[in-house]
Amino acid sequence: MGVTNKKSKAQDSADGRYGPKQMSSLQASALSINGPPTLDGAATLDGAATLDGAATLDGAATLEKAAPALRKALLTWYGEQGRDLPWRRSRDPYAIWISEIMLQQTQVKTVLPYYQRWLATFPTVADLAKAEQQTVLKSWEGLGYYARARNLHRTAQLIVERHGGIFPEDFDAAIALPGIGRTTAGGILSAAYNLPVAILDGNVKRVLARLVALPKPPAKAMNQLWQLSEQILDPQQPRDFNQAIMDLGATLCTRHRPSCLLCPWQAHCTAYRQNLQSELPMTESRAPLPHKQIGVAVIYDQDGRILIDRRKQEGLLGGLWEFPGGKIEPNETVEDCVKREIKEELAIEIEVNDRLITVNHAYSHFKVTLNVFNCTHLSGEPQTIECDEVKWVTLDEIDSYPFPKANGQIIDAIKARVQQG
DNA sequence: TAGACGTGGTA
DNA sequence: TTACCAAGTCT
Repeated sequence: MGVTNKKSKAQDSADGRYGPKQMSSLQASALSINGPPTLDGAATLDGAATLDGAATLDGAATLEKAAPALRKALLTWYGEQGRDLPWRRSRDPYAIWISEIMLQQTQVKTVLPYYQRWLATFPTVADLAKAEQQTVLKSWEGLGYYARARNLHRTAQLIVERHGGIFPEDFDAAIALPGIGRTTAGGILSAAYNLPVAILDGNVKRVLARLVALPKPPAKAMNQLWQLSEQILDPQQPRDFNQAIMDLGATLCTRHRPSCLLCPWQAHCTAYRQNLQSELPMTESRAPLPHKQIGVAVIYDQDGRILIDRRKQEGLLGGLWEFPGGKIEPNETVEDCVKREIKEELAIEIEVNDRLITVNHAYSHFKVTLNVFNCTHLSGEPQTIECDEVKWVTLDEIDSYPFPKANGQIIDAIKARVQQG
């Protein structure tokens, strides 16, 4: 029963220090004391030139000198204000690894219920390793970035095969595992084994960018930021330090309205000293997201079953199920698109009937409109031309298959329609 | 090295 | 409503 947390003695004593975080509402209004931004155009890369002289804490020597005070202030603050998070109550490398993967580009609040359910479903590495991928993806359904789930599954098998079922303590071995990069490796090794390995997640980037008033977007200064993170890390308490600096970024040194008056690093922060905390870190402007129009078919057979297909492993939503369809070509009606795509991808003939629903959805790098039509199967056995698998399923069975978020609205619409008769 | 890769929250 | 952001990794 690996579900329950096995607490070490060190853990028990440490837990008492983590009080629930209380954010004061005073901080927000206090910030308005700071005058208007002095840095025109600082939010864009082109304004970099106006930041001359901002990098006060530039040299490694300066940081080296300030490091002991910074560490002490941060760890004291963490002891009083650190968040009480379930994975921090564990020293089980497996549980910590799961949390680190789930937390990639995902907020704590979103992860919490998934984390609890996951450990109940897959209590140990061995349980995860021997599970079916479909079960793994179903547990991940809704969290996004599904390569994380596929990599988690594969890595569990590698840990069983190559590491005796125990997450490796060696950095090079850890980073060689699928889905584990430099930051995640550092997060796991420091949290699980208290090893002095630096991290550089979104929180740390923002905190450090402000601490030194980094005159460029973090993406353009990764080497420098990694160097800073390594230099500032407390070699005596790497576990608490890494957790503490992330908490600082997540609760005080936030993107908007940072709570500088409560910050343990206020006295050392170059951005605060120059009143640039609202302008930093710098960001690069992006091009607007492309928008795709998609034709989607909900195909019924004579028995009222519905045709679904499993997407290929690689790429967007890999391994998940979906309703077949494809991109609408220029000068093509949605109905023509649906009929054409189904013939091309599944080699069957269908009749396109009425529109079921229209779903708008935004992915990280493009937007889609799903134009969903009810269809009737006319002839042909579905072939797996553009997918890994096809299946006729009943409405009761459909809930056991992992679907992307945007498909959830389609399933709801099908159910609503069936109930109406 | 920059783009692919999800979803929910927020201003 | 739109745009940006949040405990990144892979190619």
